[in-house]
Amino acid sequence: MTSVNDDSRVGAAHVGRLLGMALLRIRAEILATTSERFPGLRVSHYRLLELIPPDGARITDLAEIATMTKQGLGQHVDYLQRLGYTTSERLPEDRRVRLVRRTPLGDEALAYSQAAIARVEERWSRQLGPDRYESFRQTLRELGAD
Amino acid sequence: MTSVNDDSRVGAAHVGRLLGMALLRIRAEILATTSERFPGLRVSHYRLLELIPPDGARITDLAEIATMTKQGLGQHVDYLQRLGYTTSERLPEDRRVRLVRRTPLGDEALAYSQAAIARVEERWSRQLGPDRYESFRQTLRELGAD
DNA sequence: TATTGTTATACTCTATAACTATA
DNA sequence: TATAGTTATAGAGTATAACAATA
Repeated sequence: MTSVNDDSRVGAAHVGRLLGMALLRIRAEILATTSERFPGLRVSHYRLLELIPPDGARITDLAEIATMTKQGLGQHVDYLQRLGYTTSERLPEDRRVRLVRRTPLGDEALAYSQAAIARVEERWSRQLGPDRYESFRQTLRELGAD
Repeated sequence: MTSVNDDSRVGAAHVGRLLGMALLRIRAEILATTSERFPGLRVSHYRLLELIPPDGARITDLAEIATMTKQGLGQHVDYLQRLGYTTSERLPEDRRVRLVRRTPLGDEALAYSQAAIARVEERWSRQLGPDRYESFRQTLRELGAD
């Protein structure tokens, strides 16, 4: 009775579980290589830092890009701003709007997380060979765009 | 300023985002095809139903298989039991142990979610062709086992 | 003493509803 | 009135700590 289902083996796992395991690895790699240098930043914050263009963006636009509510996104922005990773200012021509920008510290944190992702991509590319890895990425792109 | 980063395009998305998008599709497909028939069951519950072998399992073992704490897993088991998808009984030979089993309703719900996953797999297999799809699955297996 | 499972509590992520300030 | 953003609240998922019952 303490045995597990056959499906719990990696070989028989369904595609949802396989995708989930791969995703967990990336998240773990990001945190492992950033958490000491940028304590308090979590994966969700790196995702938001990635979405901010160099000249800044409005909360409403970021929320749409992130497919989140502006309330939820605003909470992350407040958090990042408190820690010094973003700044924001009201637009003079429309003072309802808050333009959010990364600080230099935010740029640095983003570069770190992108380097972590790049390391995973390089490891996977070495493991599979560049052709198979590029083919894997291409498949993911097609499945995401269907 | 309302433009988005280049990386927000699917084509340039990093592998973490690509994996996340594919995973969201599967989760949405499971819920879309089960929520009417099994209201109250969420994706996390289907995952747990999958892990229970036909002859039952202990909470501690399920927690290990699921890589969750036994507290967290026990909460899901309580929920499923309240809705009639699982039952449990203390073992006579060790009354600390609760043996968790799926009910016939739990079997039915599990079959439904597995059918939903199978439909995604078939759709993806048609979309990519069976060879490319099997190669994609094989790559995911290798990345999950590294 | 060690193990199984529970209770209490908290954190993360995200959502909905109601609101304020500005246009 | 409409829009940008905020405040308040809640639910989903999961974690840690302290505990009770049993071995």
